[in-house]
Amino acid sequence: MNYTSTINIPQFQEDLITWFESEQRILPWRENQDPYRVWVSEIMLQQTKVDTVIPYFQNFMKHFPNLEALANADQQDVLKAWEGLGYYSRARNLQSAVQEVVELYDADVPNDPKQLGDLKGVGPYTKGAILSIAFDQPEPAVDGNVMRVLSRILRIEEDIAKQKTRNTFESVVRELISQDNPSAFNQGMMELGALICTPKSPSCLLCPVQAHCVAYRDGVEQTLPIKKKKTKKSSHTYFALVIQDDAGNFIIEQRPEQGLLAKLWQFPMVSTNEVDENHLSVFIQEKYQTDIDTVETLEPVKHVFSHLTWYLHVKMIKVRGKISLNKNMKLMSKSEISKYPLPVSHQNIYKQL
DNA sequence: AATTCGGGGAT
DNA sequence: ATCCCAGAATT
Repeated sequence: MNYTSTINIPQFQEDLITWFESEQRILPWRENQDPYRVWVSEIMLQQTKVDTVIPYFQNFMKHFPNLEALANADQQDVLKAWEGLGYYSRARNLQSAVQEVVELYDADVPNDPKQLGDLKGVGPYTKGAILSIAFDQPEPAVDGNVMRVLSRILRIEEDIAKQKTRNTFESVVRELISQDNPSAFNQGMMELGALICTPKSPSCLLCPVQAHCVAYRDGVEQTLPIKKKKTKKSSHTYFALVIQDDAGNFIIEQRPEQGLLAKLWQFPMVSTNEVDENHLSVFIQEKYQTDIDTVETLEPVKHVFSHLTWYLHVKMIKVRGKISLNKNMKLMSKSEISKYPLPVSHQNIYKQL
């Protein structure tokens, strides 16, 4: 199937790029072509809206203005700068990859597709985005916007939820992309998806490439892209334990190195599958080898992740005397806690103190 | 190929 | 409530 056989490619490129040059948003990572800034922005923008990223990007650049600064930073400080942005493996992989660039490539972000794609956290999209935006190479950068826009323009009715479908769009982009200005072409496709060719009720009357759009011609733009629905998410219920000793300090524990919210810190949690409300006091006495003074119920916290939901029953427990702590736990004051990266759900617990 | 990884804003 | 966002890594 040759999707691009009927489109006037030079005219399409000109219409798209002209629109992008005049209508693009002013964004901090568009100030220059610094590959490091482009890289950081692309990682932050994965599955994350522009408006959410802007303040994080500004703060991140203030703390880690270049490759060396990020390479030499404390990982906990990097996670703290990422706090609230989600998908925290992005931050750990980015720092790890930056350290690799400093060591292997003398602190120059490689412009070779193979070397770039081998870096941690740099997948097919991010590789193409860096190559085109920072290095002006005509490589495809296929994200959700591009698949939506092109599925409409070319009326491509494949399931964009399938990983393989991205290959279809990559080969289409290789045929369409401007050799003269691949950066504006790729960014223009994404900008168009964000501003005009939106998921619901696209602004076709304002679209600079409406004349090229098969879906608009056929009146089926609302039915595209095709995307299979995902499965329902599971729910998990925990007690979140705000344990305060007689000196006023709280127990905070670090989550494991892998998995959900890896290496972030939280108030101790115990699944309601392991202990019920009636035995909670005994459980705490045994686990922390301490005497309980008072138990108070705080406001429950519900937190929705992309693939599961947490229901947290928050208990404020005041204890007396010495506390037995595991290796991954610390006793710290309220102000000390704010220096550690916490998941948003536990920030909401913290706010209640 | 399917699942795991966060969080927020739009609808 | 549901969708989806400048996706990648893991299983």
